[in-house]
Amino acid sequence: MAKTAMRPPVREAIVDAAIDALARNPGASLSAIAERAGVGRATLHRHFSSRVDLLTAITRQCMDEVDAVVDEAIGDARSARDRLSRMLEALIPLGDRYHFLASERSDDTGLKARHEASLEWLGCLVDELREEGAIATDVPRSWVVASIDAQVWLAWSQVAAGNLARSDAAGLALRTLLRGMGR
Amino acid sequence: MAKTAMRPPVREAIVDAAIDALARNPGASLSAIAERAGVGRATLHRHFSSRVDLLTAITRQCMDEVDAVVDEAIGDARSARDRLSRMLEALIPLGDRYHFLASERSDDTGLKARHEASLEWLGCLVDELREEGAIATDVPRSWVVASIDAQVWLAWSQVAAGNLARSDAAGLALRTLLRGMGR
DNA sequence: AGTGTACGATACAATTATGTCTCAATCAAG
DNA sequence: CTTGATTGAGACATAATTGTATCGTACACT
Repeated sequence: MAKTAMRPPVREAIVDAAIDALARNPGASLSAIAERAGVGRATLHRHFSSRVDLLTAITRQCMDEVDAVVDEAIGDARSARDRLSRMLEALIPLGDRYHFLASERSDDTGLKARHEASLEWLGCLVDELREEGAIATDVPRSWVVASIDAQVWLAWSQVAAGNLARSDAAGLALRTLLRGMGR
Repeated sequence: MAKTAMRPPVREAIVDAAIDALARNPGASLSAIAERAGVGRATLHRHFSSRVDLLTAITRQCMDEVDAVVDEAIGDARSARDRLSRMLEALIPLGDRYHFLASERSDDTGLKARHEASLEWLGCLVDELREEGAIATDVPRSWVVASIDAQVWLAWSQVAAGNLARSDAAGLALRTLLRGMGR
């Protein structure tokens, strides 16, 4: 098997545990994260030299996952409305990671720039939605962008809380957005 | 002047600084809070014996303010739709404090119960909105409640970021809610 | 069996946050 | 002016977090 594809499952466990723990408590200690991952604290330090190293690594990975999933989802969408729909469908299951990106403002300039670029991309999608007549022109662009962010997290948390079927989540979010801010 | 009404402005400054600092960073140190309040760390400890004491005091005060503002705002509203509208109008300026309540889950059982009661009250408002036909019946109650919460924070943060005029915020939030989840 | 890698456990030092205390300065009221 | 209360600055002890190093063990691969 290819060695490059052979990433230790420990690293993944730590990342998952960290996202989970930090979502509940942004100040979660490394001990708590390691324990949740079922791993010794020393092992955590073997994979991530410091706390900021862990944070930036997670942020980068979440960005990678989100970008990949969204790119793949909207590949063959014709309209902007279609892109929004597919994006929501693909993004909501990653709600916890998406939310992590929003709540974690890293000091790393590269990551900050990348996050800005993502928001700008979303803004462009909103512009296209307006041109299609799917979003009213008297609703501020930043309001729509922030609303989409909020809906992704909202839908995910409702699914996670058991208040909503996973299959209904994206449709509900899409409806709330398009009808709420449509013209 | 009445001594009971004569609360030291220092306490208020600390509370404001703490809400502000904790909104940016939930793990903000007491030193940082005291500095932001323009007060020595010892003085902070004179007013709030410990960190949890500060947190619970702030939580309680925010609840008091929110309850008072909402109660006063919806006093003479006839319809549930009217109550929602006035509630948003009154609540959005308190967005930072409202958000503090949502993000801070105190261990104090009394405060937890009070928060639960507030959410339940909001749920009842949603029920009435449905009876009036303002909200579709196929949208889960918890989704509507969470959306209202999200809209308050969203509107406040957009105003705070300068992306939205304060006078437009409540209307936009109301529109997004009623059209987004209306029938 | 031998080897090397990754791991858990533990100890350790450095840093930081927290809570308590003291002392001198300031300020308002009498 | 005197008095009392409040404050800021700082010392101090304690606890928690963090990063590093060490040691013995388990496991996979040869």
